[in-house]
Amino acid sequence: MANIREIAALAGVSVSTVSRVLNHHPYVAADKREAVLKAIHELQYTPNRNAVNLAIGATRMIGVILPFTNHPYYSGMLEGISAHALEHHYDIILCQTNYDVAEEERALQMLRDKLVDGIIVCSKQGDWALFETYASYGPIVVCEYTDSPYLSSVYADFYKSTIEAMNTLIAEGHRRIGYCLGRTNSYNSQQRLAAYKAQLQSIGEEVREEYCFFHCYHFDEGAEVLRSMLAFSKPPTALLVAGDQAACGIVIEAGKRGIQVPSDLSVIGFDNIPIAKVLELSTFDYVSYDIGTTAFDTFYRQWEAQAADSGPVEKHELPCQIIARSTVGPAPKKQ
Amino acid sequence: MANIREIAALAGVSVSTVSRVLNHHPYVAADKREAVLKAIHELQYTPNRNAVNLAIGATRMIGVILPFTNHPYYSGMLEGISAHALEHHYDIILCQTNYDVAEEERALQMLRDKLVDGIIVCSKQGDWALFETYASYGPIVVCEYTDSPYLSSVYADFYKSTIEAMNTLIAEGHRRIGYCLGRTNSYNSQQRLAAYKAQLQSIGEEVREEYCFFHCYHFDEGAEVLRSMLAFSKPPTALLVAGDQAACGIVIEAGKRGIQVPSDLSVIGFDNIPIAKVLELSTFDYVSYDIGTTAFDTFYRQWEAQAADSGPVEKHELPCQIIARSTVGPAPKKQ
DNA sequence: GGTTGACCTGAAATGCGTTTCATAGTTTAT
DNA sequence: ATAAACTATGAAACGCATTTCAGGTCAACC
Repeated sequence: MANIREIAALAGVSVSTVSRVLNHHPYVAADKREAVLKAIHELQYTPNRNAVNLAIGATRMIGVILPFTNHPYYSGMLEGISAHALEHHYDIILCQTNYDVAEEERALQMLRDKLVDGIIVCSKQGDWALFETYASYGPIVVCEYTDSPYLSSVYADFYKSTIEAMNTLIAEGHRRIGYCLGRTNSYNSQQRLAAYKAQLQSIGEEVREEYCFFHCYHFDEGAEVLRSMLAFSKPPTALLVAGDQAACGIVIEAGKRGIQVPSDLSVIGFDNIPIAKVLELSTFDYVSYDIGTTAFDTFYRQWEAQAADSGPVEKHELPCQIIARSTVGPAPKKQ
Repeated sequence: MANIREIAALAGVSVSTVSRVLNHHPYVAADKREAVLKAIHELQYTPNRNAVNLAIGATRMIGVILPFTNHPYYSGMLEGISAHALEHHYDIILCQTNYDVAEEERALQMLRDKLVDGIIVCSKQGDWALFETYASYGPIVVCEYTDSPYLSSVYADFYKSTIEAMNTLIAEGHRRIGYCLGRTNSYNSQQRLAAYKAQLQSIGEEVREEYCFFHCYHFDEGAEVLRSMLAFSKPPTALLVAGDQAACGIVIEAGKRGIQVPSDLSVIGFDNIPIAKVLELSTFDYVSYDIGTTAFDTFYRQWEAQAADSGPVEKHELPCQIIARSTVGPAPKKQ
């Protein structure tokens, strides 16, 4: 592989001139430019990206931290990030963590070690303090709410949307409402749970432990929830489900077990994944794609603005609309 | 940010000694090692990865070329690659192409430009020649069959599995069999189509254009296929579907339209995605995850073996087993 | 006693492109 | 006519870590 010095020698100019041609600087005479281009073509030269990165102190790469990709919530976000990264000629380094904090830290170190210009955190397990520690090395954008003054944040208001979902069900006369969530300890889950409890309280219903299901991510986990409900003497008449995959699992399993949706059981999902439409699932249009694009744009502004120091942190709340389809109906009369 | 020279100065040693400590070389006196470690700790030093990459001529990064991530086939593959990459301390650069050949080439250039040590191609649009051009710069592993002597290949025999699927349907008495595919021009699709036609011929059935549906990737595209079949005077009694997402869309839509599966219509999918289990879809266990892990391992062996030159290309055929569930049944009696 | 080999260390070269600075020839403005 | 402002170019420094090479010490073995 040829390097810039060989090009300079072949073209009969200095390396500075070659570099100028490469970077479209003005002040290069037409004939020398021609000579350089000819030499580049002859030797099939392309700059070594590592040398460029080292010299300019930037890589046009961004690290994306997420637990896994085989879930529409994250792959949607990734699509969004990817789309806007492409536009700005950025590449993505994927840091799949499986919610392992050590992996999260390893990803953050890439920022410190100059391997990436910034970090987007789709979901995390570690404390905010961990992420704040690395914020001085470059922009970090988190796809979750945080009031940290060091971290940018792009999020939807899950408290608000959960209230809305609950009110929708309550308006249909439901009182025995269950909730299916993913993790117990995330900020998002806690917000949702708080809203759930608040609205139950507002109609004078107590919170029943057995109506709250956790670790519901996938289709079969949703199906499992429905099966376990069969044993209840007083099963919920409505379920709020934090992810469409689990919600679809519930709806499909209900169909198999002869439970009519929505006349026996109402279901509201979250995410609006493609299959939700096919199954006519009522859900929330949490466009994870938009979260992704906004997160990238936020990073990019911060990066560009960091002329002297670091650009200002941004906070963006994205809307999250309910999509009424066919899985919500009035509560059954006799209970 | 401190650099290695500052560490050397603070510890009172040469940069070589610091480098030795950093890289766990033997032959460093205990007291000097201590001094270096102390200096590193004091100045919070970590090596600049770009400088390391430039010096050693490798990056421990691998480029993954795929059209999009929000499809279980690809996100599964990505999970597999990711898992084994993690084990070997490799990071992944995601090159999402949307089947744009220009983007594919941009990704390949990262190999030439020393940004990645190798490339895994999950699916591509460009000619093999394009990829072969870049093979001299490092290992390229393709998740698709190719006899190119320059490219490693990890694949399942789709011809064989399509034959098996056809025979399963034929054994149940089906004669009007339709096929839903993704792209028309990929090698995989062509193999499948060839097997489909061969088996139709073997039972003396002609190939009907209107029984072949293309661009079936997603749930709603599957639903659309079913809806369009409603207009047929003689609809197929069985469908082979190249992806589970489309197959699930078909099954769900059939349920809505009062078409019984499998008594009115048999369906065989492909991929064995999670929802296939919930819907009891008969399918093929094309474990894209395993393709991913095998692809990474293949890359890694080639990379390790390239001591002098480039390691030998490998070809791996992975098994692909049929999973009988509940969407295949005997052909309807009266037609 | 002398040779061999293991252990330890640093100067300098290397990987490669960017950028600053100094120099010099040309215009343009005054 | 002369200062000011461009245009053009190369040498050298810089970003930073790795690696080779040469030199030196010390113990062990013949």
